[in-house]
Amino acid sequence: MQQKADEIVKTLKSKGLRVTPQRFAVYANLLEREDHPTVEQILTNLNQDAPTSSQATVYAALQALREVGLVREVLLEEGVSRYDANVAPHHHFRCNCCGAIEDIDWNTFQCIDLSKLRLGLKAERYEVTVQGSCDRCQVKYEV
Amino acid sequence: MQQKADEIVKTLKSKGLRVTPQRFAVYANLLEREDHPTVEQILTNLNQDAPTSSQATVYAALQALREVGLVREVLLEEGVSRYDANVAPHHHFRCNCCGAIEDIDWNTFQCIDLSKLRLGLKAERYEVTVQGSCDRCQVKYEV
DNA sequence: CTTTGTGCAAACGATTTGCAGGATG
DNA sequence: CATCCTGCAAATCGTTTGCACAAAG
Repeated sequence: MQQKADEIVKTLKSKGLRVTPQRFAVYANLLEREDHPTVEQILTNLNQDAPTSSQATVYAALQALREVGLVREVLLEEGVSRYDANVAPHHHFRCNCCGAIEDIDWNTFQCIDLSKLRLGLKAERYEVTVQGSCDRCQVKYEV
Repeated sequence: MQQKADEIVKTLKSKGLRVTPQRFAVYANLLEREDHPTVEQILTNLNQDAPTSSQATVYAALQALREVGLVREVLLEEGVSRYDANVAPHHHFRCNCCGAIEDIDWNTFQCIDLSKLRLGLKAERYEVTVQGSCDRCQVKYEV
């Protein structure tokens, strides 16, 4: 645990970010969960025992983390942004029923051929978004 | 032109929607453009000569059109929703420089094998989002 | 004539911003 | 000790809502 904390500090410093308790907490929280939380969810999680960060600070921390490439914003839902500390390229699955978001391994889809794009467009990255229903929600339907 | 208008009226009626000038205008506008406009852009476009629709009405019209499946909401950008009258499945290209959005033909990417998804997830649809720079923005860089 | 849509303005919710004090390197 | 961060509250922006009036079928 301590080692992990040290690693986080090292990572933040290596990106030129000042290490504050709030920034640390936001990043650590994002690293240990994989559900692409919203700002509100992060905030609730961080302050559940004792108040540690204010809303504006979480926004600021996320922006800083995003600028140095440690965190990505994920747009899969109207109204709210979600955040992801998994910066490696990957795809997303979204449950249309409960809204849950899950990562899909990058290698799951192999055959996307960007050279087929219209001449003139220069692709830099891509991502597949799959929508459907997750285990839990399929069960719901069957009851 | 008249024929096109008749078709739009027929389409709206066939979906059980009352045909109002505002609804007609919103849908016709979406049909004739392919840039996935925001509400603000639609509004500006509709009211450029004379005021025809209010903001709340455009929102209401879009919601009605969405409910009957004539229009889709497109989420590719923070903060704003964009709308698309192309309901057939297709992919999207987004220019990271100017924000332009362009459709990519569904057949461009053939090999996505949804059976490779984790057991338990039931896929209903998917879509590929490509990011990069468009013709115009590449030129900009070269100058 | 009944139902539904429109337009205005107020309400809302997520995100941003200004600024005074506080912590970081 | 200079710089940058935090926290609060006010401000902003896209979107939604309540309601009186108007239009559609």
